[in-house]
Amino acid sequence: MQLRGPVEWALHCCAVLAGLAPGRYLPTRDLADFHGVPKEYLSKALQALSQAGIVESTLGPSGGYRLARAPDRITFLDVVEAVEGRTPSFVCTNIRRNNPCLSPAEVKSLCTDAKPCAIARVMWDADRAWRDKLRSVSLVDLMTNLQADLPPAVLRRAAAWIEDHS
Amino acid sequence: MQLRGPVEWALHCCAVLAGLAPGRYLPTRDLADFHGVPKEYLSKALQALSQAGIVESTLGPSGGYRLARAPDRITFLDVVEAVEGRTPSFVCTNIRRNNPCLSPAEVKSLCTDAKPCAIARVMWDADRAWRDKLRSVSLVDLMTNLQADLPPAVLRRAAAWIEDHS
DNA sequence: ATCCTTAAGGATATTGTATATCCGCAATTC
DNA sequence: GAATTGCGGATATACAATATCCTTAAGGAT
Repeated sequence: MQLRGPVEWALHCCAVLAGLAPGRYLPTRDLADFHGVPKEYLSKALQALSQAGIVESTLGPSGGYRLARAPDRITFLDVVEAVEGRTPSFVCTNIRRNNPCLSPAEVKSLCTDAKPCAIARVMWDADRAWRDKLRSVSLVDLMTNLQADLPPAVLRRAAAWIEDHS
Repeated sequence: MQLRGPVEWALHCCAVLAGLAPGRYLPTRDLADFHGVPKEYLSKALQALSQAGIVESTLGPSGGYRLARAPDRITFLDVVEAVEGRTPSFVCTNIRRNNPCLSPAEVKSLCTDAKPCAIARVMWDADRAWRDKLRSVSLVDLMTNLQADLPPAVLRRAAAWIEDHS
């Protein structure tokens, strides 16, 4: 069970975009440079964010991406699900149906979607706990943590870099 | 982010082994038949459980697998980690080090393992919530749920099947 | 003793997914 | 009109998941 690179990149990109001046856009090229990741591939993740309505884009020179809504209304879960998809981490293949102790009629009546497999229920509960945790943290929380972690000089330089490229 | 087939199989196998009479073993072939999964591949998952000390095996005729300890001391997390590994779902590749605003000296002092990336901290918190949930459910809890889900006749038949093959 | 059965583990083939790049298109700015 | 940019499709490559096979060692039955 593993989250892929693009998820990490998307989260970092959102952190940068959260520091963008209103009305400005930051293009893929600069987001890729800032994080040292391949531009073409990062573009796929940004497109996913765009389709999910987390960021919005504009074309042409001085175009690029910006957040589509206020950072306190964008959660980690929003970003993760946009890039990674919404399919749960555990997929029940209903192998209980192969149980040789069940007649076809019993399979049909007992192994329904209304009464999911007991194992799947536990796994889905855990999946929900994971998503709940991700939903409880917004980009504002992230910014607060970053400002506590980094020296003011670094924060100023980063803000200036973003200003220069937007 | 996706758990693979063998994890599901391992959990179902543990549920079956939890219903095994003391001193008996159930071989891979029968576990594979019971669940309708490929025997050779399932064997890999069972070997992982064995290496993790969750099940123990014996050779020869009437050999096979049984639980290595009481079902109330085996959690979903034990099984999942045995088969899936213990690497966290989010791997931080430290792309913050590529930040063009940081001097090499700042990278060295700020991007240390002692102070993990703010994004990784959130993702790891969520990972912990997921594992905590899985740790909170034991095989006994699973058996209880199964007994509530299934008609007594089916439970009797399954117990007889296991008895026959152990 | 010998033979059958079983788990363990290594080797390998096959499939599928993740990673990465490239190109053409349409929209926007200047 | 020319340059820039996001978007989506097509495609190539690398790696992991899936699945099978084979050898070895050990336990049980005769």
